[in-house]
Amino acid sequence: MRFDRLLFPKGEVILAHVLQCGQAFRWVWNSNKNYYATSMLLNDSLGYKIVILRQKDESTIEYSIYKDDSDKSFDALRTCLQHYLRLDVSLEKLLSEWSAVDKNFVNKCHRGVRVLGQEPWETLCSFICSSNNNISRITKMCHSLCGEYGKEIGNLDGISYYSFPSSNDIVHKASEEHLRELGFGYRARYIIGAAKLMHQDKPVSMSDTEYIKSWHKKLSKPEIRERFLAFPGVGPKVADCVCLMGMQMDDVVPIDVHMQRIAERDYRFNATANKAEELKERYKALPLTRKSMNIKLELAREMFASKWGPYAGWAQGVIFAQEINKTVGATTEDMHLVKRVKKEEEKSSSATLEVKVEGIEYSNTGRPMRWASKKVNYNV
DNA sequence: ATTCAGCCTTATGA
DNA sequence: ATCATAAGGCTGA
Repeated sequence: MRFDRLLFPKGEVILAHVLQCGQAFRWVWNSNKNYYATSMLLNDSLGYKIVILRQKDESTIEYSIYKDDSDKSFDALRTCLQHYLRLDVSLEKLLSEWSAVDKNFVNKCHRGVRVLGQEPWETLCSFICSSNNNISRITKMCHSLCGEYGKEIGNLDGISYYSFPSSNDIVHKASEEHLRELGFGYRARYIIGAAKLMHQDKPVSMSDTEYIKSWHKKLSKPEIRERFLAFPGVGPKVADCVCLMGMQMDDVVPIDVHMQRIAERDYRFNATANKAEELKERYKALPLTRKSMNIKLELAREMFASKWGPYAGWAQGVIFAQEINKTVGATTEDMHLVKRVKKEEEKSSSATLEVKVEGIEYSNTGRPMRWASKKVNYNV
């Protein structure tokens, strides 16, 4: 089996961080053979292939294609991965820039956390599934979508991989009832509605991805956001996730409950009436497609964007990973340990401690399983 | 214009 | 055992 290498400066990419931080939901971790795999669209002529990634060291990733060693496919995959992992962007450089204006980046930032460049249609569907939901279940739902309505690409180590279904696939094969049976809950209606809207708007000659990406030629960035907001099940947070991870709009900062908390707690953010009025005026110039908006969240979003600059969305990824890695990815016993140690720390009042926490493997059944332990910093 | 209950389902903790 | 709550929100009243 052929493996080629991607080289980058130390710490630019850490697969365990990038692929498991809640932006991509279809990577399958094989703990026995130590690789990540997923189905990936290489290009129009080659179509979907099973792609295998493994971290060799801090500056090397090895990639492979299941049952395909051809130069043509490897060239295409290399191009794909360079875009998918956004290797044109230097994280180290960004970290030093953020450190200069924001002390929260000094000394305690997560390394190797990058924003991915994903397929917009897949990103849209994935994040419609993410509302009021957890990563384990979102993963399961994304795999269900592919398994039920996608095309089988192959079977590697006992796991079948499928293409991500197009809006056309979903419109013709899926139903709200079926999706509900698969465990989508109220999001079933959103997925069907989004696929229908997409199918009806899109020229038949274009793929979903081609069509969505073509918006860049005609629409401004705020207009693109509004365009996503027109889909059912898509509010500001979901739209921003798609803009950031599916459209390379690197300055967009999605605001969820965690970022809201961080804004108030770590950045002393509070919305002023002045800024609220100014923002509302600006939104009036847009063809608004949303029913309502929470102006406080919108202002926090802009505060972060102006503080962190053109790659503010990437900064959010780092800050977010630091925040949730305190709890997410940990098993019950580990969290008991964390709580116990935290109590001890409160008594002795020292600054930081390090706790070993188990990571989580997401199989294609969506069931979280344990994998090799990793160390995380736990800030008290 | 803004706020807020309700929504599907699963896992965890009391 | 059973129940409440939260999980990277959106919708409609």
